[in-house]
Amino acid sequence: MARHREFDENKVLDALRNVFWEHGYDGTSYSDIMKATGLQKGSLYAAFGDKRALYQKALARYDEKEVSDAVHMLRNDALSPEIRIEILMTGPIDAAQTKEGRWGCLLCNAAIDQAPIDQETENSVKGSMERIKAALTYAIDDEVKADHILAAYFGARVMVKAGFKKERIKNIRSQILSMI
Amino acid sequence: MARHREFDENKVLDALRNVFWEHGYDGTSYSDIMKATGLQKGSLYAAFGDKRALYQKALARYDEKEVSDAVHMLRNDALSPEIRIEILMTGPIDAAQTKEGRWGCLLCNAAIDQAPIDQETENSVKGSMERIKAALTYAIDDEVKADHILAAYFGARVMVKAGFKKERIKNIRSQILSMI
DNA sequence: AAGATACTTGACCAAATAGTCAATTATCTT
DNA sequence: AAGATAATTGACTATTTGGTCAAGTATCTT
Repeated sequence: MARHREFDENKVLDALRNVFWEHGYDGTSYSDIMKATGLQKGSLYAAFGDKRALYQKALARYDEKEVSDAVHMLRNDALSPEIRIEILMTGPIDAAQTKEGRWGCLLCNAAIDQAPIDQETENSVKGSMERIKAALTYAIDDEVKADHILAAYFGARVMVKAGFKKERIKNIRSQILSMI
Repeated sequence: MARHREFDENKVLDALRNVFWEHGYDGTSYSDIMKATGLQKGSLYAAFGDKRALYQKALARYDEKEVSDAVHMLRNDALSPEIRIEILMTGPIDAAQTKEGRWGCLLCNAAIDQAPIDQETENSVKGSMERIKAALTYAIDDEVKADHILAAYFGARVMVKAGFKKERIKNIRSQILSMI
């Protein structure tokens, strides 16, 4: 019937997720988005909607990929619960050593910069966080500890963003492991 | 020799801290700052400098007041270490119940939105965080646990920003208290 | 081959942005 | 009282912002 889309939707969604992940909502301008995706404004609007809608797509993409990966790992009964928690808490340690690691956790970033002023963002962020919490509860069978590990994990990601070195982040993991 | 300043510097610094605390760096425009402080642009520039300098003043103000309050409490030997940690971890629980609580922790907010792209912000944030860490270490005499409590505290503040209710934040406190 | 249809492009817009500056106003020193 | 000095004001600017739209282009169906 008509012309095809020229872009690979998956690649564009990854680019969207990355650009908002790195720079936040207010820190990302439309020209940043155009450069990251290689698309013109008109195409972005036609395909996805306005800037808020693009941000939502980025959050959804993060949930589908990064959050789902973590959730599957935490629900993998082939590994002991201790190992699963160790893998989770090693993420921020690795992040402290790479450039992309300084992007932090998109859930934390969105919680801080948009959740308090945008209901949709709050829903997305809380939804993703609750998925991780549920997987943690599945792994260790303790809701109180699950919330606590979630907090320590997010706190570690914040400390990485603040520029703390990996030795300090390791302290967080080791205390968590000696607790469970 | 010349005309006096008409504004109360302390009040202006409090207003500055509050407006950046609530809206972040990119989320705060000059007109927001003018409204919050009651000053015109020219006066703000003459007295404090450009927007980045204003942000630094806000971070310094937060360190002088909020961070110092927490540090003094943690170093107060009239209270048992357990009570001091309990008081610290009750902060986020109270925050989950008020409008201002949704502002979160300015250290976390700045860590996420400016520290990765601005060296001065990173220095300020890390400096304040290290002051709390040192006070925690003083209180419980355990560096590993101190880093861990710091992370749990920041994580709790992030979860409050994400909109979690106080019952969930209480879980974080109770796990910390059963750990020390 | 020829419409019909949808994608793509880039020029365009109004509003908001951070920052500047000359003119005005108030207070101190002498 | 008068001049010197500094704070205050608000108009001004250049740039960037998110968002729109008409014109052009590619591909499908018939």
